[in-house]
Amino acid sequence: MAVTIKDVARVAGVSASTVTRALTMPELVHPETRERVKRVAADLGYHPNRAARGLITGRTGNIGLLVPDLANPFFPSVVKGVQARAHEADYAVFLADTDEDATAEIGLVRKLSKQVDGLLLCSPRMSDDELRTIVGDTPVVLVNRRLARVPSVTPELLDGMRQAISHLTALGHRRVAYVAGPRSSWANRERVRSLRTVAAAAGAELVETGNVTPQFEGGVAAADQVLATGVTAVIAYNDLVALGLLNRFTARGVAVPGEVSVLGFDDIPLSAMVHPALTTVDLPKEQSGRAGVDLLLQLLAEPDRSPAARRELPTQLIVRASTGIAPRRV
Amino acid sequence: MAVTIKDVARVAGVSASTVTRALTMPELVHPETRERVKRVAADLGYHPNRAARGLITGRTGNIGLLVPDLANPFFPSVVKGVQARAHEADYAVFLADTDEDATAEIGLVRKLSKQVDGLLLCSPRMSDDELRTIVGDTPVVLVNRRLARVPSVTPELLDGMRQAISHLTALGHRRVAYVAGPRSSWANRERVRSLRTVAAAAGAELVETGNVTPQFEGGVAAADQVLATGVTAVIAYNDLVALGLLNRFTARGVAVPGEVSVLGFDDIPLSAMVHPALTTVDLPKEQSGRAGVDLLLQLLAEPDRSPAARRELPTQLIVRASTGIAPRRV
DNA sequence: TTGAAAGCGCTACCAT
DNA sequence: ATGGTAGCGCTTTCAA
Repeated sequence: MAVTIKDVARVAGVSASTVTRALTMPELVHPETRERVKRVAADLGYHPNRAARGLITGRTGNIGLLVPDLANPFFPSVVKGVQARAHEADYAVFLADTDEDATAEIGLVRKLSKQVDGLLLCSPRMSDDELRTIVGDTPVVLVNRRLARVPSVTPELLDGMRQAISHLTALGHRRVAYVAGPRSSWANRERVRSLRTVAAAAGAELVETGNVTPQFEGGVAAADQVLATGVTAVIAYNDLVALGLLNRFTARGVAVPGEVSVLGFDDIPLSAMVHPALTTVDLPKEQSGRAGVDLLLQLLAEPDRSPAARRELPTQLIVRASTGIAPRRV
Repeated sequence: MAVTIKDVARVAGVSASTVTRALTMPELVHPETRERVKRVAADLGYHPNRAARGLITGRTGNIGLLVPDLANPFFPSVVKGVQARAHEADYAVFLADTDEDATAEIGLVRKLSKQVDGLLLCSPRMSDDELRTIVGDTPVVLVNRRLARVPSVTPELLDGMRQAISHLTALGHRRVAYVAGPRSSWANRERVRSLRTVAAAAGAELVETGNVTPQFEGGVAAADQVLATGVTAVIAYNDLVALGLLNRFTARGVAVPGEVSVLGFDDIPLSAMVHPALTTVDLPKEQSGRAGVDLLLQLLAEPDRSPAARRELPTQLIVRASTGIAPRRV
């Protein structure tokens, strides 16, 4: 059995209460006693049982993190950010991968919510209504999604999209396709919304193709439709989809960027590793994770603040040398 | 406050004990009572507090998972496998990313070990001795590492290496470089060991270059040394390193696979997405995660089985069309 | 400044 | 088949 507070108390010759105090409210105990207790605790390798503590304090010291798909490199980056910040604040992280399944999401939330102080929902796929029911039960912060009166961390998509379209139009592109991600994705809806606004303002014609799974395969699947539209440039829902497009274009002998330019979203690490490198819009990833934890801790500290905190993090177009983007051929 | 067992007991008109029994040992309670209790529990949305339960049963229903770096796509795949299997068995997963830091690893293990039934250490970087101290405290299963008397899941590296070398020698390569990963990595030491054995048997000359970080940057850094050795083929510690090599070779105008062939390890998803695609040795990833959980559950169920269970999972050379491997030029 | 006692939510044991 | 009681490890009164 692990060493408990009683063991420490006995060895240090004090009561359990004093051990607690020495460790969590040091100023309330005599310096001499305090040091002795701390030394004994260290010697014995005592670490308080957080579950037992949680039973009393109502705080578990854990947070839950849900992501749709760890296989999409975007999410591991966010997770790393969450981990880093959480551990700094001495929180441990429950992780669940929902496999892009809104139903699984809800089940996992229920299961996790009992053992955590709060939940970080990253790009949740469930509906607004479903989200609402959860928000009622447990402190929740959204990453990559917004909902009225719920704290959230989101990227400045409108600005990112503006940068993307400016870049393309500066290179002479006038007809641009957008390969959409999952219909249930807020990120996708926001991209579409921003894109329409920005394209209209820039006088570019926007061609929207159907929704695809936000993975490599989605891009592969959409490539031929994109070519059929005769556009000179295509914006993909994310980098994985962009890579899928690239792959299928190459397979069909369509030169990138010679005949068609491809622009991605996310700036996953891999986008700089391929050749040609991907031109893409960098979304904050680690940073979103960290900011999400910050908001959650803040929410836990002062539960009845209003309105809900909302952080928007900047985005940045990344233009790389020898990339999949070129001026429009005349 | 959440609904507790007392609430259910009161509403159902029974004692707390009966509620427990109705829910966890249904056969011990009268069918009528059982149904009533279950209905009330469902109506009230009662879910037992796992922390409180764990206090008594000594079981938390949680497992801890440590990985060195989520940014390496190999690990998210393992994590997905762990998640999937764990949730099937109604376990929740604590995840910690150690950033390739052996010291951080130990700290995180200590912190997590109190709130989990067992630990899955994936490619741990700490020393054998450090590992030993942990194994004494908590049930541990190793993934991608071996240690005497500790259950583990590992890939059949020797066989994978044999496939790799056979492939290269069949294509005429006689001098092959190996770009090593972290010195603290068991996976790296095993690769080296297998490689020496297999290369000797195949009559190939092996040129070992220094250790690099197991990331894209590591490959970039090693590329020039590799070229200086004059080998016609190079095996990288993993796919990320292989991509780094590829990138730097290309930058220096060295044709791949024209002048030098590159072979990776892992078969991360991305290796099929790039162009040229990566020829690589597939290591079981999701499967290792699942197997690791299986072993851990088994260990928890029968703590004093011996000798330690040990599973070796098959590896497979993946040869792709238009890949970074070619016959040796004469 | 310290200790004793109560109790968090739950389950195990001993009654009945 | 069911209830009462004790106790898991810890913190928080309350009293001294």
